[in-house]
Amino acid sequence: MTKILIIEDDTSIGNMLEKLLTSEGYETSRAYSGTEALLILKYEKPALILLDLMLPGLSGEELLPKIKDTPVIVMSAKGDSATKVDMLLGGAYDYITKPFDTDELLARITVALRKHSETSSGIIACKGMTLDTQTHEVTIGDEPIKLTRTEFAILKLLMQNPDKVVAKLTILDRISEDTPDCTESSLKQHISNLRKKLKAADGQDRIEAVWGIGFKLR
Amino acid sequence: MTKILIIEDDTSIGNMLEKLLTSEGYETSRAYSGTEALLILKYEKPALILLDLMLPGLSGEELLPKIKDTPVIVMSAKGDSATKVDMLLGGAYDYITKPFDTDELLARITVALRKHSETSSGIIACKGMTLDTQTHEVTIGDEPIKLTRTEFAILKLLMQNPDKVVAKLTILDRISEDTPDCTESSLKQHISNLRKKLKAADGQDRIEAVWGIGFKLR
DNA sequence: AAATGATGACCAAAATACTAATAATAGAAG
DNA sequence: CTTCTATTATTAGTATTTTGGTCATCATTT
Repeated sequence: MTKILIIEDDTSIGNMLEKLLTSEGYETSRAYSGTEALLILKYEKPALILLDLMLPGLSGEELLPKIKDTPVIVMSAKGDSATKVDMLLGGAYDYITKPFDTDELLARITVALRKHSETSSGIIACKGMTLDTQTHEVTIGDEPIKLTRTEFAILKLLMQNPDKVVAKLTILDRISEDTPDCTESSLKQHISNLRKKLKAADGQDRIEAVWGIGFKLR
Repeated sequence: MTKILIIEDDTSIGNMLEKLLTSEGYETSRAYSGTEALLILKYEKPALILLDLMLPGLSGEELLPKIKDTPVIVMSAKGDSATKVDMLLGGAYDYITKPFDTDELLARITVALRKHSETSSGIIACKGMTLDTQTHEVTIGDEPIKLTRTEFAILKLLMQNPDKVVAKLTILDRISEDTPDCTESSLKQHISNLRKKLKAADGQDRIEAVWGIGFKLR
């Protein structure tokens, strides 16, 4: 699910935003100060940030340059063009003046997320492996590995949930786009083949079977 | 020099914009109606478009969907959110309400150009080949190569994503402007022809098929 | 007439699904 | 605690389907 970080010290506005965004199907996080936002960003990777400028601790102006690789929409009551220009040239994706129309905000959020997903890489890395959803390349250590479409889809799912058990039915459901009529028995084969290829690369068996449930990456 | 197309029927506003932009070092073109804009876009490839909504001939709302691969900043006196939302979700890069502050406009232009130039430029060079999107010329080594329209579109797409797999469906979608009814089976014919021409130039097979996904340049 | 694009037939290669045989595991019974 | 059984997991081998590449042909455009 797409997560949006709301950096806003005014509780009522923040609550309104949170309600709006969750009703639109986004997941939300909250930060009430600039310093808190920095802390959150260390552990969470939101897809988008809504940033209020007047913040306790660290102001939005100071916070913006510290945010990398995440599109930021600045929301502020400051309508003066000097601030707008500073923020836009300083790396903000967009600037919207309070009070704003909720539909417009949602539209700008949609656009920002779309543009960003076009350019940003879809690389998942864990357990010494990397998987690039764009180029369909997988490396283990530094060895490139060749996977079939189905194997790729399965490994992607496992790497998206490291150390979590992924149910067989979940796997079947998620890869149904790539491999429409994969049954539970043929899934076994794919798992088996995938195991072989991963094992061939560095000798480790990385896919753990959880009896009666599904599989897990370790 | 960076060229900006101003689509605006109000001469005084247009003149003001032209003056502003040229003083900032941009090159400008003018269109006074939607239909004129379409005509101009056939022969010129501006880096950015400033689009007024209320136009004679073809309105800005009708024009927007016809513009591809060029960022559009909509300028309008219509401040209502419905229009804004439509334009933004309809592919506009940004929306700015008249009367606007010139500094803010310049800032938004800078941002739009910066974001866009990250993804596209006139000449693409990789793997010892060059491809000029303006003149439709392709060289391999220093040999010029003759490509058909479709082959050019395909190679362009591949060169924009070097070492990345480009899905067959993506290719079909992207070249649909040049070649509207290209199917998956005729695509492989084009790939085959393209391969031949590239191979004839330096003996290398540069297009790699990625099974079940698409093609990749190497 | 020449160039370009689309299409169907064909074969080869790859991926996937199926079947059967074997090994591993959990739970129950003794 | 051991043994047994039913269930599930793994592996191997085979059959089927899908996909890729090429050729020949036809329609369309220039």
